[in-house]
Amino acid sequence: MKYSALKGVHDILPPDIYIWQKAESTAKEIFSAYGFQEIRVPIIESTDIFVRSIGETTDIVEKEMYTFPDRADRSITLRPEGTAPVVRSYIENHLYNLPSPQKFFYSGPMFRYERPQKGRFRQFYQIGVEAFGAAEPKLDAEIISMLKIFFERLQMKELKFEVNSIGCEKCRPDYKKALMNFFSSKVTDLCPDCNRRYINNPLRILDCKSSICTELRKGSPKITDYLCNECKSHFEEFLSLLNILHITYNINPHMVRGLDYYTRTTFEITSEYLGAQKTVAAGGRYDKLVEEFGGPPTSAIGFAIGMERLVEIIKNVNPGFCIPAPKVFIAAIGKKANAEGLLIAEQLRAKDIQAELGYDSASLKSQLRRADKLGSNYVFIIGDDELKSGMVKWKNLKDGSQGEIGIASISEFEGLYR
RNA sequence: GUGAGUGUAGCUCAAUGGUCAGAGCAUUGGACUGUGGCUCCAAGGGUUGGGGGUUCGAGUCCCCUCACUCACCCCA
Repeated sequence: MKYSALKGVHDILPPDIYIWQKAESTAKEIFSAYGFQEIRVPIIESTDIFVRSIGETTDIVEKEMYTFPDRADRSITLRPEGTAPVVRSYIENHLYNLPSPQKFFYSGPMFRYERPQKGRFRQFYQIGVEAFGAAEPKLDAEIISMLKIFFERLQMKELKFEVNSIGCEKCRPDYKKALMNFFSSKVTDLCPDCNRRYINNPLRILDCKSSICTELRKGSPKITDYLCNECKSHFEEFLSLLNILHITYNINPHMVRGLDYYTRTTFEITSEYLGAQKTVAAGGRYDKLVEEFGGPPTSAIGFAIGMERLVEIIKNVNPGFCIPAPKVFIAAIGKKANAEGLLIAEQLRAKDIQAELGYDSASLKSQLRRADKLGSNYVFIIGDDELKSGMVKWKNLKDGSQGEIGIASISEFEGLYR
């Protein structure tokens, strides 16, 4: 094989592509019903946009970005996530002058230079939403509900909703201090990774998978006990609204987000159908980011759905999901009949009926075989006899019934409209 | 970046170091001249990932390399 796709990138082919299209159209429908409007932002941005928002010491920025100099030696980065470009756009286009809240959704490829594994790729697709200018927990709950309805519409099952609050710049330092205090006597027993985390980001010790650390963190202080009054009432209101909306969730005080900009509400939706990378959607509030980017103080919240992971789940819970089949297959024998068949197909297609033709003067047998494999509902058969009589034979491939219909009235054939 | 596993036909997989590397599925054709699915028959399809070594003999053993997969890390 001379050429192959680069590591961690992939082609999306039929039949999978139909799942993608369905997921994308469903997202557009449902998010629109919630007042989210589509926004399209560039795939390349100035590198510092991501460094500022995601955080200088995060793995994404330190070792996973596709960063390169352009011809004028500016540092350019292929977007590793969608929030930063949308925030940049929100500020640059003065969208904060429009009535609040402003709600957007986006979809498209993201790029991270990682070792690929199940559910993780170097080019991967996300559908995400961002809402600016509403601090109320009502919006947080609404967004979770929207996600739930989106997943239900795609007939997805057995998803776990996990929520947490990671506080704000007022209360999180206190919690961090308490946490470091708790672990200070045990640092040397923690796994090597957690020794590093203790210095860089002690919150990360909370979701370490090592059995040693799982044991050692028993009885560790919970973030939810350290929230300031404002964060606490925000979280409680959020939870009570989830209850009112009949959303089943799990409070996971160990859930931490990997990007620096999150505040208060965070959430993750996971599925057992995925591998180790089991998060299919995640997000949270980022009430300080717009201001840090040079915009006016603006609360915001958003999430992103991992498309490859979403599609993987759908394939597991619902194999054979919405694969379209031609309504009618036209089998023609002979040159004149083939021309007539082409005309008939064009008439039907003009009425948005999917019509497929046989090619390469294949035998009637092989044309029928192909019609069957494509899953066609009906076959029209045209040969010399039919041309002479002006009547075309039709056959229902699902039940085997047959009949005749005049060539002129084919587009009124009732089987095509069932 | 680290670790483990796997590379044989389009796909899923066989083949004790020993004949010409096989099977199922898929594809194409035939049985059935103009009627699909089921059945039967046949055909096409391979640099055994690549390179080197050991051996009378390597798909099989050794080394190097590449690719893929899974996991760690991290994240959607």
